[in-house]
Amino acid sequence: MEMEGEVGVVISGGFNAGRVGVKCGRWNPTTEQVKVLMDLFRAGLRTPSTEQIQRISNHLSYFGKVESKNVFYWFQNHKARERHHKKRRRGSSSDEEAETEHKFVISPDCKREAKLSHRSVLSSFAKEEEQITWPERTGSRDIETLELFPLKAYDLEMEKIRCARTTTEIKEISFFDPPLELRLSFL
Amino acid sequence: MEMEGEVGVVISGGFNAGRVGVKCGRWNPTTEQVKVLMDLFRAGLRTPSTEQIQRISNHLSYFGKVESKNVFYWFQNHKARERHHKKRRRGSSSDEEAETEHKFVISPDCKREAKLSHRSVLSSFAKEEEQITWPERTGSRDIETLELFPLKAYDLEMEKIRCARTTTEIKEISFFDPPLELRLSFL
DNA sequence: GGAATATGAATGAAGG
DNA sequence: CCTTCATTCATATTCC
Repeated sequence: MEMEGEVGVVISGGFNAGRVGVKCGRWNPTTEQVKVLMDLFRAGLRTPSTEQIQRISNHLSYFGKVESKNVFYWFQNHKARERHHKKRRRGSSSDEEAETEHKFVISPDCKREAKLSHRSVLSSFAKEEEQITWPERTGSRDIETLELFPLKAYDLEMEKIRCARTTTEIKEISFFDPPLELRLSFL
Repeated sequence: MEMEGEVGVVISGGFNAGRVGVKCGRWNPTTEQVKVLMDLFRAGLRTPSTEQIQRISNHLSYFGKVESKNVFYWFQNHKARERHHKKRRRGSSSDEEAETEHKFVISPDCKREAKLSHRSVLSSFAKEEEQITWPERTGSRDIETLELFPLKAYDLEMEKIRCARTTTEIKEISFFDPPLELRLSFL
């Protein structure tokens, strides 16, 4: 059951299904590989560095085919899903999966949960031509009224864009009506 | 185990047909949009300026809903991930670590000679083949000298970063009218 | 076997 | 620019 390997080139029909591109059989970790990864995760490793990924991948390759990206994705997914599952728990904030974080000094992952949704950079990017509702993840703790003025030149530049598009949309943007044909001379 | 090979999700037919992301949570580029963006990228465009972003966005809007920030992010991500093509090929045969340690190969207590501040995490893996499906090579028209005229503050900011690593590759193609015809014969 | 679930893979979006 | 988070898709596995 652990001899997975390439199951063949299965090009699914999802040509446009967003993030297509899975053309090969995906990596299926063996039990030993999963065990190692689990141990590392339980040890507190969340976002391994490049060298760590290399080492882990190297080590896991002993048990079967594996690439660095697999290790990377594994940690990303595992962390994200562990967190997502935690939301189902009730109170008890003391709940911590990696309580053995100090067992192995792998990497001092500073847990900075300061998720300040400062969209100051791209706040002016919106408003193309219709009401764009920002996909708010939180919806409550995000206060957009905090940024009262652009602080960086970047923002100033973006402001210009917004101004130009909202006021006079008759710039020399497009001379030709956009036909089906693609003429990349609009640059 | 008996994979059908075809998941039945045949969504061929125009724009984001079959697109399940109706939630509109985030932008999901259509095939045509991706094609345009990819062609531009392949043509050498790496960091479009604000005007470029505007025009590209405006052009892409014909194929579907798109905002300027989407174009901006797309180039950022694509460029960054294209760069992560570092070969993670690693000879695991001559690895003493893979044989001596089966538990933790990270660094239990003494193996840390160089501590990277866990900044580079995603720079070790790479896709097997990034060449997705773009059949039109158009003769590898890699026009690196496609960079735009860095006149804006945003470009200047980017220029500062770019200047630190590469030589000043500033060049102005035209200041009067943006000719920059990318004859991408993919029509 | 098909639905439900688990999980690898991809990428948009954002922070710094 | 680099790093990380979030969301989604696709597929392997499990359950019924």
